[in-house]
Amino acid sequence: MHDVARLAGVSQSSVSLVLNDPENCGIPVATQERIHEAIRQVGYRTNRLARAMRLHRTDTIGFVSDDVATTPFANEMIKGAQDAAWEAGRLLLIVNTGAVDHPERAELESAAIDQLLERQVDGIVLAAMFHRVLSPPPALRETRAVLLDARAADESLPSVVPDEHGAAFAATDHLIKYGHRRVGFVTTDYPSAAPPERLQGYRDALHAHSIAFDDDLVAIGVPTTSGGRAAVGDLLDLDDPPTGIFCYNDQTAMGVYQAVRDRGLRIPEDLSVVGFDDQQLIAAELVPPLTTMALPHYAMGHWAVSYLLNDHLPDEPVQMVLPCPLIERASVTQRQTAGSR
Amino acid sequence: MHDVARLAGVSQSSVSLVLNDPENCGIPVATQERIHEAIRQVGYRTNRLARAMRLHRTDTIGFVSDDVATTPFANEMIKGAQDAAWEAGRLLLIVNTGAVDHPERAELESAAIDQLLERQVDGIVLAAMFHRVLSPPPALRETRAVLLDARAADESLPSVVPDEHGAAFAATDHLIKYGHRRVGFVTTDYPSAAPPERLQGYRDALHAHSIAFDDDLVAIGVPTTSGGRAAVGDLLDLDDPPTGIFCYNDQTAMGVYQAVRDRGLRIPEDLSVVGFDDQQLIAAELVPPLTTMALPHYAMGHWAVSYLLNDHLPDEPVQMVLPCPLIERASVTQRQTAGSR
DNA sequence: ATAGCGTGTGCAAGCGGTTCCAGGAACTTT
DNA sequence: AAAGTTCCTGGAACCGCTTGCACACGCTAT
Repeated sequence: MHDVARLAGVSQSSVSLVLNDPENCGIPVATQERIHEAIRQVGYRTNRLARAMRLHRTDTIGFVSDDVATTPFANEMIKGAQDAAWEAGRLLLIVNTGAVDHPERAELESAAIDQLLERQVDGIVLAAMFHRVLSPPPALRETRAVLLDARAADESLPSVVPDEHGAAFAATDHLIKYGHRRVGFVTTDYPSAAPPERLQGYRDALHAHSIAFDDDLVAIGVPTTSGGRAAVGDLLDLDDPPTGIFCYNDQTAMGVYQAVRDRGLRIPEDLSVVGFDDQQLIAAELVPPLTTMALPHYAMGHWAVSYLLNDHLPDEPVQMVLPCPLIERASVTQRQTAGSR
Repeated sequence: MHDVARLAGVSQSSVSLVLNDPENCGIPVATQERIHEAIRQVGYRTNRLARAMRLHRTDTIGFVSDDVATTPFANEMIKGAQDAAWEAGRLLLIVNTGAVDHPERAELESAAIDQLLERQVDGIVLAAMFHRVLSPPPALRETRAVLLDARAADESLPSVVPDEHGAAFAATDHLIKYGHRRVGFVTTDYPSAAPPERLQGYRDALHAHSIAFDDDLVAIGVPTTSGGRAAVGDLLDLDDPPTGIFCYNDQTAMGVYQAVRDRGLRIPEDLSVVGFDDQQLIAAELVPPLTTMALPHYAMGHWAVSYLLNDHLPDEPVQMVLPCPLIERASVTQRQTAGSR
């Protein structure tokens, strides 16, 4: 900066002034141009470290996530967060703490937060790859923080999560509106906030249409393709099998597709299917393409960072719930009545 | 730090010494303990900004990628890079510049690099989501840089890419070793470094087994499920159709599965299939599970950062090529001879 | 007793910016 | 012509840390 100043024949502080507030710094335009020319010649680039030190602001947001690798959702969340950051001139410092069930995850998470704090980030996003309820690490209190796809048990931190209940309600409702009265739910008991909330949404939709809840129509399995394939068998073998099935996720739905094919049945003619997650590689590419509920990962990531960047945070940490859009494709059709067969 | 010093009854510089080199700083153990106790009481945490400023080293690596969102590969690359960084006490500053075909991608990329440079990163990884040959943005020369899943046309920058040729050779060779003499290749003409290299690998494997290259056995399409499904039709309709097919990627292979099913054929009995990418959600879950070539995304990400962290960079920028392991599953079997039918 | 030595500690200069404040130059006003 | 403004510019403190250097201390050797 001194070099630039010397070359432009001004003081170093003038250069700084021009760079930060060209309008009101009261430096004549001619001088400003000289300064900019000098900057170009020297190839000067401001050192944000020094700037941050003076300003107590790094324009950098920390992003801690539990496991980036095993899920395609991470992309969307990171992208949403990164876009929001970029729009506001911020950058994302990302740390990955490893799988949820990693033995040292808690320590890793603390260490990651420490690292971010030492680097003076302006805020931290703590992201879970699967909707969870957790007790936030204490160090988070030392800065602004927001939970992404997770909630604090005591709601002491702002958070953003998908509307699991509403999505399950919408999916079930969608099937019912297509004439299905026997609607199955292939779900899981994995430790996440999602399964119970979705089950409730499913039940509430049934109730809204005055359909009695039937325990036999709920199958529990591992939330994978093979898990779904296995679990749906019980439903398909029922004397009075469902004509529509709502699946915990798209992989499960893919398993349902396989099971249906094995039995020589067709989708959607014999069975309508709704998935969950809208995983592009699966949902859009199955035959027939899968109708599914999209998780708002991008929107959640974006919201989380935008919230952190708010000048004035509300007193109460807001607990944001984002809707999951229904993506209609071709796996749901009108129930075939006995007469139409 | 002053507070800590005061509380421990020493000078601020002693605190710094203890923190940085407890062994050789020549401060008695008793004093060191007093200092650590004071640190704990004050809740002191070192400010890396100030440290970085003094040391001209931020312990932060920049990671610029073209499009994190649309590909599941990004995860693995980022995870590999982040793991390598974390092991060495570094953090990753990630910027996403948007899809390869984004109109303003070049500017975005430059802006991203500028941002990272202003933040004084110790090095930059420029990552492509699809293997590309590119001309690196000039600003990259201002720091250490390495190309990930991309090469500089003039090899002026170090790079790490997958061994496309070797992988295609191995895949084709694998099919031939299972008795297949008519081996098809469903590929694409998308602008990437991969298709031509893979085609060459395919041809070389044929040649190694003295099988003449047959243009009719190469089908070109969009590298998606529907694209593969469409493209493979030409091959299947041949008078002398292939008994084994090597696919450009797993999605293409999924399309092949669909086409085969449409024709009432079976995999692997009627057609052996090898994919590419080892996308977990697809390859492992198809019926039968898909034999495929795995792209070493994690390893590439890890290598890129490790290389940047080398104390002494070699004079010639190294052009690293990493092997793609063959993942054997159940989509390849011995060719059914006429006699065995 | 004085010089010489090793040891432990503190002073202070910078790293590269931002910004408050004072002061000089040019221009009005009386 | 002198005083008062306004406008622009530069000096300097500070952000929190690292580290070379010097100093003070207690000790041994002459």
